[in-house]
Order: sequence, then structure tokens, then C-alpha cells
Amino acid sequence: MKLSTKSTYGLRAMLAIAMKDKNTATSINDISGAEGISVAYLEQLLNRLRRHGLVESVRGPKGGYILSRRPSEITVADIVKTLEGNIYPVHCVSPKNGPLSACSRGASCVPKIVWHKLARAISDCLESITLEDLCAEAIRIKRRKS
Amino acid sequence: MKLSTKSTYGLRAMLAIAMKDKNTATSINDISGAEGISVAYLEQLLNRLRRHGLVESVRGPKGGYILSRRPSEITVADIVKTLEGNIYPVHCVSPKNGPLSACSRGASCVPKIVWHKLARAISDCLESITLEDLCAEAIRIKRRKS
DNA sequence: ATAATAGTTGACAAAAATAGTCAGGTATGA
DNA sequence: TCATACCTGACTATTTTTGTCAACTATTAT
Repeated sequence: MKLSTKSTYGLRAMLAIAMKDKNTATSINDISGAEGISVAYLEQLLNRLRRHGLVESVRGPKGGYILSRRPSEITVADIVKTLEGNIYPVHCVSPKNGPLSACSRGASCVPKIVWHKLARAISDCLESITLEDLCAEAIRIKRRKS
Repeated sequence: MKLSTKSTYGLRAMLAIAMKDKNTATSINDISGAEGISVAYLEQLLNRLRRHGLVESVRGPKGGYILSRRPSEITVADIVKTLEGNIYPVHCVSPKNGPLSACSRGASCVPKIVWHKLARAISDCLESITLEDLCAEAIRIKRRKS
């Protein structure tokens, strides 16, 4: 029941990009320096986020990444789903297994009730938090310090 | 963000034990046959559940396992915590890291807000479901079939 | 007693996932 | 045309998962 570093690093990277002016791209090098994550690993993560349409890249000098939607339109669930592959705690409740999520144990599988509830709880939680929320919190913390 | 088979198998085993009369022990062999899980692996899981006080063992012929508390007093969270080690999606929000869960990133770590909320959502969900609930559901399903 | 049943324990091992690294490539602006 | 910075795929070490196996201990029926 662990999230991998992909999600935690990915969220930190996305937050770093979101905190900048909309027109200013954030380079991997900047993120690496600020967050202490290796450049090569960040490349992998941001590439994935770009292919899933969460960020856009700007090449050349002064290049980097910008959000492809407004911070209020990007949820933590979007980021986690992209980087972990999916968000489901047990594969039998993944939508891939049909709309009624039938696994090999059939419809009378009682434990599946639990995993469905859990999947819903996780989904609801992560979908309720946007990058805008986190930016606001970051600004609040910064202000409190000064 | 995956639960291991330890949790899914473990819950099925616990449910099998809970479905039997309180005074009748359920052997690993029975569970293995009914659930299609290997005897050797079940031994590992039930041992852990016993050491954490969720089941008691009865040795010798007609032996097996019984619940050490009433089904209404055992939650899915108990089982998952025992078998996965803990229930926290990110180690930085584990209580081991102090009451305020300080990680190396300190108190001003904004992403931590997310992981705390997630940990709470998961915990609340799994703590709200008891073995009694699942037994009731199993009986309901069985009745519907006949 | 003793044989059969059934839990106890620790060590071992294959397979998969994680957490990166690395080399070489492409696009862009000064 | 050079420096910056993204792009891509392949590769690898480590850790976790998912078990297996062998030998042992306790209990009951005969």
C-alpha cells in the first residue's frame, strides 16, 4: 500500500512548475536543484506527464515546462494516475475488468466490496485536491515565515 | 498504489474463519481448498495474524484457527495493517516519524498535506468495515442464490 | 505408546517492481 | 553555430513480492 517516489517526486515537480508565472517555463535543472531530485529521473517523469497532457514543453534556451491547463483544472489524482499507471489498490476493481469489474472470483466475491469502497475513497480524496489548492497553501506558508 | 496479495488472501482467509461457528476451528487445509491459495503461503499469513492477536490457533487433529475477537471487533484495517506492515501510502506520514510526522523536508512541505489526507481517507474507509459486515453480506449473497 | 493431524518457524529463491542511470539524439534562441 | 534544454530507449542494481521447503512441536484418537 505504498505510493512510489514517482508520485511524490512528480507532485513536487508539478507544484514547482505551477508556482511560476504562467508564461515562464521551469527547466528540469531548476527543479532538480530546488527539490534535490536527479535530472535524469525527472526527465523520465516529466516526459510521462507531458505525454498524458498535463504539461507542455518549451525547447531551447530559457525552455522548460509549463502547465497545459490552469492549476485549478489539474488534480493530484491526474498526476498520480499518470505516474503510477492507475490509482486502483487491487487490480480486480480496475475498470479494465469490465464495467462491473468482474474478476476470476465472479460476482459473489465479498472482499471485492471492500476494495471497491477503498478505490472510491482514494479516488475521491485525490480528485478533491487541485494544484491551485496546493499553490495557495504554499503561498500561505511562505507568507507566515516572513 | 497496490495492495499485495497478502492483504487480499488474508482477508479471504479471515472471512472463511469468521463464517464458521465460533467453536469450530478452520484448518489451513480447508482454507487452501476453498480459496485456492497454497498451504505454505497461508501458513505464513495466518502466523502473522496470530502474532498480532487477530486469530488463535488450535493444534492437533480437528485443529485450525479461530478468531480471537468477535467479528464485529475486527476491522479490515486490522488485517491490512498486520499483513502489509502498515497502512500509510507514503512513509513520511507514518506515525513513526513523530507525532507531527516531520520528514526530512520539514514542516513546510506542501505535498505532505495531500498524503496526510490520503492516509486518513484510507484509514477511515478500512476501519469502517468489520468482518461482521462481510459475513452478513456473504450470507445475503448465498441466500439470494438459492 | 504411537500414528495421524495440524500448527510453527526460519531459510531460501524466482520473479516482478522500483528507482534510478546513461548515451546519444533533436529542437531552439542568442 | 554553439549552448541550452528537452527526448528517447536501453540498461542495471536493489528491493519487494510471492511464494516454496524442510524440519519441528503439540494434540488427539486408537
